[in-house]
Amino acid sequence: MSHAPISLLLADDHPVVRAGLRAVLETEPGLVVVAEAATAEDAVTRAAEGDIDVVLMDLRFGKGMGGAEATARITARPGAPRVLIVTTYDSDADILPAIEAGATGYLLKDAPPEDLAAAVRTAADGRTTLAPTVADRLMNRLRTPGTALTRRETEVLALVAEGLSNQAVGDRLHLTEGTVKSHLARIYAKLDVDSRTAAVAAATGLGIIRR
Amino acid sequence: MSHAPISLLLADDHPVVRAGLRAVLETEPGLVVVAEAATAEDAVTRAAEGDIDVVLMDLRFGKGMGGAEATARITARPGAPRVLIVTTYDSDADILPAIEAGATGYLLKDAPPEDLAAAVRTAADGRTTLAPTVADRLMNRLRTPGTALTRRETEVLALVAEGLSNQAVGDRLHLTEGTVKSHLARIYAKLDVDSRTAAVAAATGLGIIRR
DNA sequence: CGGGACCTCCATCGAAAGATGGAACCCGGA
DNA sequence: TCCGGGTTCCATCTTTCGATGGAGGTCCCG
Repeated sequence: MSHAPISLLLADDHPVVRAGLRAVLETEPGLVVVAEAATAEDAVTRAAEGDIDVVLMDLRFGKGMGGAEATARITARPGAPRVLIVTTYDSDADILPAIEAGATGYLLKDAPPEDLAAAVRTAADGRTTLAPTVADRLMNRLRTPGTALTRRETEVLALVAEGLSNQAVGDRLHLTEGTVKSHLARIYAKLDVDSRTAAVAAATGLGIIRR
Repeated sequence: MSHAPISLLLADDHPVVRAGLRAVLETEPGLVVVAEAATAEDAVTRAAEGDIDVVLMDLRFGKGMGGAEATARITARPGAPRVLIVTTYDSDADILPAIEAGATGYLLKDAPPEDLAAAVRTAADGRTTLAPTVADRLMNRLRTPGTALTRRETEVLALVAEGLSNQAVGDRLHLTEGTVKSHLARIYAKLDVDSRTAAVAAATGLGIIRR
């Protein structure tokens, strides 16, 4: 089954993490790191050049595009490589966009090296590996559909958490203030709270939005 | 000047990061990684056994003791090694306790390898290296002492962050709603914001309140 | 083809929250 | 002793929120 080695692209803005991934993965037979990218933009460019089987993608980069958007751009092309998310963040706000963008797997950086290598092989095969924490979150989301916030609601709440007024949120998302209020009313109902600050506190506790 | 190599202990709960630090530092002449620790407790124990010149310490570990406390325990002993913080977090709430605990330097994980090696040598020498972001924060804190919230103000803001209304905060602290408003008005002025959610966001970012 | 989510927008009304400009008290230090 | 910072309280006025109860639209799926 295993003939040609699996070619990897490491996309992470931390040199130390790239070196660590390289060190961990290159000791594995059949895995070869052929490129690194320090920005999401570079990752998209390099992935488009071909020759990559699996991209290990961080979600947050210091500047510019995020990992989720980069993932979407990479997977949009025909014959695109698989994208395996490797990050430290496990809130809904991070996980859902990444999965929607077409990520093949989602691992946390505290994963042991064996799991990492196994996940890379699974990803190269087109199958999914999820970190236990991530899997838990997704299961909870399926079990309690009433509580789950929709994509738009999460987006609104994230901006509210940054201290924006309804009007300001509307401007940012190109909505009327009334629409923002509608979303918030539904959010309050789902989270069983009755004010924006309470909603932010509840959502933070549930990991729906990131700290 | 440089005779014996500098012995290093890597304390980080991420295997990938430990591997990355090792890879980056061992290519440097005169630096030798002699031990690793995956928990803060282990780091304290290993540091006490001697033979370590510099500990590279992460601040947050999945479980148990944090990096700041571990730093305090390590530096408390006579003839203790230097502790260089290497982490991804740069909020006041992370920085200040670490420095108070006796850390010799504070770097962020996105630092280039050269800076890292240079900081290790500086630390071994007993001198301080601070990441630019960290230095900025400390300078700002010294320049604007008016920004500091009083004990009462912090208390009020913490309850607001939990989602309580002004009236509810007043009840909790045995104050009238008017008094709570007074405190909040002063808090807004100090943080340069104009709403409760913005104040919570700002204070969270500055590490004034926890979560 | 229908539901059924989801997203968008509307209007009105009462309730909080925020702005403003005070005032009084206590306490510790110059 | 007086001063300043912190804490508590007050009243008024404006703005923003939140509650309520719709309504029309898209899109996907059975």
